Amino acid sequence: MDRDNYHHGDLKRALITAGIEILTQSGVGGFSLRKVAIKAGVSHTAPYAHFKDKRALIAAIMTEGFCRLYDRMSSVLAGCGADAQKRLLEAAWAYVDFAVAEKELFSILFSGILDNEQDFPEYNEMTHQCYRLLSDSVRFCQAAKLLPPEPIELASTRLWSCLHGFASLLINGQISHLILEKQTIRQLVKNLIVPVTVS
Amino acid sequence: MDRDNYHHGDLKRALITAGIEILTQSGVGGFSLRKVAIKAGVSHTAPYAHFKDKRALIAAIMTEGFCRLYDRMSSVLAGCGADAQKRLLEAAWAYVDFAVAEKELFSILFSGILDNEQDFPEYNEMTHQCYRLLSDSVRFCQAAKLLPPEPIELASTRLWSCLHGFASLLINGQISHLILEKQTIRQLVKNLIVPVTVS
DNA sequence: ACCTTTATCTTGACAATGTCAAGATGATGA
DNA sequence: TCATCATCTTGACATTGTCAAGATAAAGGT
Repeated sequence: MDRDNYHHGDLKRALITAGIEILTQSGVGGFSLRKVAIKAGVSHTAPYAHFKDKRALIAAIMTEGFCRLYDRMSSVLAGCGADAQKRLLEAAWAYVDFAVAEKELFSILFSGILDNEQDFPEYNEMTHQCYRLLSDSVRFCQAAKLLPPEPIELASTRLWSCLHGFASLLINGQISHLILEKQTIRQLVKNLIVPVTVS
Repeated sequence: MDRDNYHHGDLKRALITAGIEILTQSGVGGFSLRKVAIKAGVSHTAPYAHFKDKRALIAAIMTEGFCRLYDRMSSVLAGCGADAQKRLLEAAWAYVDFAVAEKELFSILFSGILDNEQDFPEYNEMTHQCYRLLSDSVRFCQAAKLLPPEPIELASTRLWSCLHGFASLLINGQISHLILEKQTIRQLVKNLIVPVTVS
């Protein structure tokens, strides 16, 4: 206990960021509640004042992860103008780029560590916002007659599936036989999106 | 120790199947080396005679998982005749159907638990065989002029990404807003494949 | 100002787990 | 037959998630 104050100030947030740091450094395997607590400078049971259990902390970290993904995508979209095709491509690229840049964090988001995620409403809310960002881009393309007027959920699911699958395989090293420079990946994403969007 | 023989016979395989059983019953969270050992009827350190550590057992389980996926897909393909389009659709359907039917096992395969999977050559071999099954179907479609003669890796990666992403989102409950009956899913898969293959 | 309440944090404990070390068991082959 | 070696067991240890009990301090009413 080398802290000046007995109380921390904003331990909840400190635990989330400490957790993310540990994840990005040591990967999923090196993650433990106690290490997170130590990194945040508190005792090993301090987190229980803010999180019901380890699952709750992981849920918070995942929520933060989806939040960052959302921010990245929406900020890219904000600088995109009204070109529907471009908006779709840039959103897709932002998704994959985020997965590569924040590999460990992204891995967590879809690792299945957190089963029964419906227990955490904020988490659900955040994932739905991310989905809505993609589906809005699709809707926009449909409105611009760039996509046929099929049910929006169909086209959106198709897009998200492609994107997510590509990102997953990429960070899992399962398509490492392809050259993995940034420009190459961007080209792949374009190649991935086009047939989905102009079918 | 209620076993008749001191030696087990084929403990290695017994551990793999016991591990898979535990996974399908209790999920990833309920999985532990000791439980697997107990389920196989041996002491908690017996597995170390056959696997270097927990990671090695998980690698073996994942290899077995990919093996079953391969078997499922190739047996479906065997009863498909020479219709290239049908072969592609059925292979894709087999992939997704496997993911849903063996949810927990499939989850493991892409959960990222096993980092540095390149340490396990048999595992790598098996994943490549699965990939080859898909890419062969694509190649067959190209030969039948159902697909344009683009580089095979491009088209294959696109297909695999869609498939894998769809399956991942499905078992993660991230597209649960869509009705998830078998027929619905099959329709979704078809919808998913068509634009990828006839672009 | 004082006391009570409540949120926050610590110390200490326990069971479960992964892993190592040392020894027991029995199959294999010289 | 006996030595060797793979296989399996018992026992131990550090790490981990979690609970219980208590310490600390901030907030608020009197």
